Amino acid sequence: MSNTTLKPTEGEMEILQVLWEKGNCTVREVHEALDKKDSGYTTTLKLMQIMHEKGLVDRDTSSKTHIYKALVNKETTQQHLVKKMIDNVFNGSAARLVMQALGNKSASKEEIDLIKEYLDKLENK
Amino acid sequence: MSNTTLKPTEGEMEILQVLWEKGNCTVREVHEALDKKDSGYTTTLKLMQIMHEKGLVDRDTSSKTHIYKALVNKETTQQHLVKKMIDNVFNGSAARLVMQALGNKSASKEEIDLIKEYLDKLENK
DNA sequence: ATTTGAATACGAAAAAATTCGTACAACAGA
DNA sequence: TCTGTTGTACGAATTTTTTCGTATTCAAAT
Repeated sequence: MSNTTLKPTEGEMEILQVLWEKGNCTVREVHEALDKKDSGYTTTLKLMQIMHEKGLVDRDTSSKTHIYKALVNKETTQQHLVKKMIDNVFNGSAARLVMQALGNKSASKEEIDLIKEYLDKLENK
Repeated sequence: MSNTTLKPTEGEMEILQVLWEKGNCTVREVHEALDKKDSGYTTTLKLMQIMHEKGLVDRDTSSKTHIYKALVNKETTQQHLVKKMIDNVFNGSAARLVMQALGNKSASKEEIDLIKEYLDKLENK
């Protein structure tokens, strides 16, 4: 996979998230899901067309309203972005990123337990 | 703190990391630390000047060679970027970010233990 | 059949981020 | 002093990303 493909822009990421979440979508569905009052429909359209050129998404143009779907793998893309952030923001330390992420109120008790479980599994490998 | 201040660009982040790491630096020191063969000295200089305008860094101009230091807080900035990534890439789930970060070979056994410890502390609060 | 609404295509403007060329100032060493 | 080196200032070019205006097409409803 090409390098640019793995580094979607911020706008592209927002769209990818919708596509990963919902599966197949029309441009309008994506645009609505983003509910950006600040930018227009054609902006989303254009972005998705560019994403198609880049190979980030596939589309079915057999009917008038085109149906888009993500072509890039969610986990791979996330992995790549996380790795980049670890390097770029946390000086290479995954642990520091993790702690920063958890020091956040956004992590609930359930989430924390989930992570502990995951760590155990990871360690017993 | 202004919003733009909390969202340094990628290039700015690289510089901030050096400043956080080393404390006070000249432009040349930063430039060298980045060891980007691809971009010139004046590029780094310009970036740092812009960062100064934005209030990301402070500088001592009393001698010919200016000394820069980070003005924004490391933890706060990291926090902000992580939060953004959780939203933008992981649909709001900190846990998923964490797992993605750890599913990486970049996390060593030591790091994992460190995190477990941290989680325990977090939970017992 | 005509109109209307919703969709795509596409060029181009605007905005944001990066890069560099060049001018000029300060200082150190011959 | 003159000369070379190292630094800053700063405008401008480039590149990347985002945004939008407008033309055109298609299909459904009147």
